[in-house]
Parts: sequence; C-alpha cells; structure tokens
Amino acid sequence: MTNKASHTLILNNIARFIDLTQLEKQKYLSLLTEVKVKKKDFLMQAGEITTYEYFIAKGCLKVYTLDQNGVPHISMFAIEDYWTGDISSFMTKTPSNYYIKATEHSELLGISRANYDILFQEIPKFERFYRMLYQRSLISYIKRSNHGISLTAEERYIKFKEKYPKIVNRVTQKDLAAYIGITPEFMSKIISKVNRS
Amino acid sequence: MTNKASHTLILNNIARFIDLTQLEKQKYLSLLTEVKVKKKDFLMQAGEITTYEYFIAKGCLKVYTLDQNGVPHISMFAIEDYWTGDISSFMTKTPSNYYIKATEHSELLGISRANYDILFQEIPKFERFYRMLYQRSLISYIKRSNHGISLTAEERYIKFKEKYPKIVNRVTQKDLAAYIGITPEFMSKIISKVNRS
DNA sequence: TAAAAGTCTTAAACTAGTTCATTTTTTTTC
DNA sequence: GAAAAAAAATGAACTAGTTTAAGACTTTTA
Repeated sequence: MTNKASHTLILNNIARFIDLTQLEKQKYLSLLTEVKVKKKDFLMQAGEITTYEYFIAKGCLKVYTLDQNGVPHISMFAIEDYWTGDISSFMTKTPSNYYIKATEHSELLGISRANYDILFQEIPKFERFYRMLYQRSLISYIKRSNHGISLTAEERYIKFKEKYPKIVNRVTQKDLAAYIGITPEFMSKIISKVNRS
Repeated sequence: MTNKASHTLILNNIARFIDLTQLEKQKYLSLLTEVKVKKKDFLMQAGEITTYEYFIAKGCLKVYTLDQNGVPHISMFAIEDYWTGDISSFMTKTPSNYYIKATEHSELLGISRANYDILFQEIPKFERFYRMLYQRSLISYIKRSNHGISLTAEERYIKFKEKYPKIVNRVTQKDLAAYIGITPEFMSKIISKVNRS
C-alpha cells in the first residue's frame, strides 16, 4: 500500500464529519506517523502509557486485557477504516491495561498525544470530528454493554455476525470466544449448533 | 431548588472542560428548558424519538430497556450532576428503545435537538465540551462492557459499590439486579453473602 | 516437508446463575 | 394508620456456561 492510498482512506474517514481545505489536509497529514506491525507483534502492551491513537489503513488487530487468571478478554477487533488505541491511557497519561496485537500484517497511521493537542489548536474543526467520532463509539459501546448483561452467549454471537460480517471470518474462533465472553469450547458448541439449525 | 442553584450546578459542570464568558453563559442558559419529573413518572418511553438531552440538577432516574420477555435491563442510573438521555435516538432522530423513569422526584435541565445544533453554531467551544464529555463516557462504557463479559455477578456488584457509593443505597435491590444483569433473587443472595463475609 | 505448536471438537462432571413458589418485610396509598 | 402493593429473603429444582481432558485437524516454522 502506498502512502497515497492510506492518506485517501483517512481523509475520506474524516470527511464523513467535517470538510477540510487542501492546506488543512496537508497540515493534518503532516501530524501523522506511519506504523507497520507484523502479524503477532504488539502495537502496545499493558503497563505502558499509550502515546498514540491509530487509524487502520490495512490489516486487523485485537485489543484485549488479561484477567487475574491470565484469560484474555477482547474489547474490539480493529480493521481497515477503524480507529483504535487505549483512549483512557492516551487521555489521562496513565499506564494502560490493554494489549493490542496484530492478527494480520497491518499498516496504521498514528497521531501522538502531543500532535493531538496541536491539532485542536491549529484546526479547531477537529473538535467536531472527534466529538462525532466519540459519540458514535459511545452509542455502540452502550449497546454492547447492554448486550453483555442481557443476552445469552448464542444471541451475542448472532448479533456479532450480523453487525460485523467482515470480521467474523477473519478472526479465530478462540478470539471470537474472547470477544463474546465465553470459553473456546463453548464457542465451538454454539457455532456447530447455529450452523446446524 | 431555585433556578439559580441548578444554573450554578450546570455551569460548574461545563467549567470542568471549557471557559465561558458571562455572555456565553447567558446565551447557553437561554437554550435550556426546565423539566420536573415526579417519582415513578417517565421522562421518555421506548418508541418515541428523543428530542432532548438532560442534565440532572436534583433527583435520580433509571435508563432501561425491556427485552423480549419484558425483563428490564438498566443501562445507567442518573443522579445530580450527570447527563442522561438516549444519545442514539437524539442524534439519529429514530425511535428509542429506552425508557427513562424517575426513581425520585427529579429536576432537570433539557436541551432540545434544535438548540443543541444552534449551540455549536453560536458557541463553537461546545464542540470541545461535548468531545470531552463523550470521551469520558466512552471510557466508562468500554470498561463496563468489558466487565459485563469478564467478571462474575459478585465481582460486578463489588465494582459497582466501589465506583458508585452514592447510588448503591439510593436504588432498590431489584433495580440493582437489573443493572448488574442478574435476577433479583440472585442479587439478594450475593448481597447477603458479601455482607456476611 | 517434517515436526512442533496452535486451534477445533467432543464429552463428562461441575458451578454460577435462573426459575418457580412461598413467606416475611418494607413501602405506598387512601 | 390499616390495607394493599411492592420489595426482599429463602430454598429446591433446573439450565447456561465452565472445566478438564483427550484426540483430530490446521498452521507455522525450521
């Protein structure tokens, strides 16, 4: 993937919510850093203070925590045209509880915390962009937190397939289980049951 | 509660993130509507398009959905100094799935969708305010959705008590169960177990 | 391309949480 | 302040999801 392709992708993503002049586009792109992550490599690990937020131009990553027993719980899968990172660590400058690992070779555009602050000073329109981006994420996390406490595992799996048809076949069943919040064994049973019926 | 008290409260809430001039404060307050809700009355019901977002000056409300079986699932309890509503319905102008009911006599300040749009035109600083407000909410919902799939009911109850000590004694056990995501019977068992130990 | 490592499946025994039914306690209402 | 309604407690029978273990299949690596 050339520079150009990832730049087009991120500018289109931003154009959903705000219009930028040519100059603003150039300024914005100049604040970004290109990052490549090989499959199975970490973009970040728990304990670190996250100094970047990322846009995914290509690839797939999983964002997860490990509980007291070392069991992983996946917060999100991030694919092309998604944003990821640990917004809590990024904003509060405190150590993260999250790991972000590439499940495929991935190409990202990152913005540092310093540049994120500069961005709002130089192009205040970005307050609106992030206001709308966070608003949308909020809506989907509110829904997800409700599903977590009100639906059965089978219902959560069916919802996931409906909402993320592109992701469901791109990740392992084990990772899907860690996202749905069940054991891989039970995930296996659910999938064979749902496919049977 | 006088006008003044609720105005002071909401202006302080906003001052956490942005500074307003006297004129801006007046302009902002002029865009708000006072609403009172009696205990057990609805602020809104599923099926309606939500045209207001609310700041709670006094009281306590529960935001919940009903599932296929008519079982309630509480998304949040909103008390003084919190914001509430259905951000999804409010933004997309589509019918809500949520009910909001006062569990105590409550006094709110509401902003209509029309005034919300005017607000950003007249005082663009509010983009920043909402960017930061949504960012914070997002952080706490990301955490909550993780807890829903990774913690036991007892652990979720203990976390809730730690995070919301002011709310835990203000709502019924039944509503707490609907928030934690378990039956009232099992909530009762957990509470007697936790208090015993 | 063989070996190693990881993933998926299946099944039996187990546990966290539900359901249903009944009684006691607290809150609401007239 | 008595009666009615709602909330909380308790217990027995049940079910969704876990644990442990073992074998089959697939992917990665040298």
